[in-house]
Amino acid sequence: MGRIKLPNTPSIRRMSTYLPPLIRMRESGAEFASTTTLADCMKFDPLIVRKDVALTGVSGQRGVGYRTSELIDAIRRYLGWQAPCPACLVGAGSLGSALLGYEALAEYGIRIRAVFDADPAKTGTTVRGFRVSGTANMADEVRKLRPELAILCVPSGSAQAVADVLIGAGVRAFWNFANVTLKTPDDVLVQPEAIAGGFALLSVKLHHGGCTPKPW
Amino acid sequence: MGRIKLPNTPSIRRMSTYLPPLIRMRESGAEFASTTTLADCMKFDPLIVRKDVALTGVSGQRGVGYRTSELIDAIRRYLGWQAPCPACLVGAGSLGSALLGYEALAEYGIRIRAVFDADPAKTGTTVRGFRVSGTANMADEVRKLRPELAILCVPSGSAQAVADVLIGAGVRAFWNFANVTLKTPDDVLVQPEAIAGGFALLSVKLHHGGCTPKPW
DNA sequence: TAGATTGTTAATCGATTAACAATC
DNA sequence: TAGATTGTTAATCGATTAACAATC
Repeated sequence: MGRIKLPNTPSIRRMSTYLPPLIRMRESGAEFASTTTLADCMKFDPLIVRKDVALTGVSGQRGVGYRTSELIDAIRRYLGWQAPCPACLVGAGSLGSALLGYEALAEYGIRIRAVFDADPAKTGTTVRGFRVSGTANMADEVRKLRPELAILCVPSGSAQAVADVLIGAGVRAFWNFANVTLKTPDDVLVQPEAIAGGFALLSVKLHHGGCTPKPW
Repeated sequence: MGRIKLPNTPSIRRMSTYLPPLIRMRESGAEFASTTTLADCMKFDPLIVRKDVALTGVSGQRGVGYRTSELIDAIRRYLGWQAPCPACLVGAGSLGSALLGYEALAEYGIRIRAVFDADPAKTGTTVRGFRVSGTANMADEVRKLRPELAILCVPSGSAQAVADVLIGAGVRAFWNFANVTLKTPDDVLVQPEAIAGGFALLSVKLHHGGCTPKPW
């Protein structure tokens, strides 16, 4: 097994999309998976899949492919998804609820340890099996739980205030679904999730025709 | 005003994120917006914003910036968001509901003309102000409405079947939130929306430290 | 052996970064 | 004029594509 090579934004994005088909392959009993078959079910160029897979450092068998389980593990390791990542989610509206119900979150290693919502009517209720807490003593609870990650599903208008509280309570990484750029100290990681971006790509393809930029 | 230059995947993704701050600037009465101030509130390198803005062909005033409204229009035109895009949404679960409630959809030009859901219990109900129809005669309704776009928020397991029906009914563009790669004819556009990709970037930054791939 | 696939190295292409002139 | 910013052209860097050897 070769050395893990380091990132490369488009590769990382693509890499995460290889897992669902690979897991399906393993479930259907395929011991080996080749980059050609994987490329085929992703509709990617096989070359690009081969290069991506090479980044993880996994080694395969020429003429056969990679052991499906080994490949899955290698990708998970590359993405840092092998160890559980304790997280909290703020904002139990429809987006928050959709994420909580998204079984794949667990596959990414995300373990939701607390769910908060500012709406007092929601406090104490259960969303997708998770108990919702109010935001009043969010800081204290977070200080106790020490989540590695906070998932922000709050309205854009309150995102900064919520982030400030969480940063004060020690959170150092955010997955931000609100449509604002957060002002944060340098040691805080923020991953903005702009769903509009995907639609923008589609829209450009639709309107300017001819040219076809790639999805990553 | 220069000529519109054509795409470039990372630019398109970033471009769509410039609109919210620009709209806020206009709302707060700023007649001009410069690429430096825009870069500032996006936390992007000013050079990258300048290059992106140049792609739209808009022209500014040296020493001052761009007329906020003109810049907004130029970006919308570049992304194909100036004309309304009639769309239907399939799958009124929590993710579908989140999208229907996302006011920004209208800003992107998306006009939801119909919402479908396979669950008979949902037929006839209203989600975020949209009446939900059953999927039984989806094909007929879609043939009448002729949407340019279908937004798929159905479970991965049913995505292909739903897409097949819609393609049969004439739909040629999909925004696919299901975690499967759709098999479609060559003249059909599919934009996969893999939210895992964003988390993968964050996760790699968290675990492999040091290196910091960019969000786009 | 023939076919398929991995693994590695080089070539090309495109995106980002840098430098600088022009002008409000 | 000085400061800020646009606009344009060149340099660098990184990602994708291509070519080919190695081997199951």
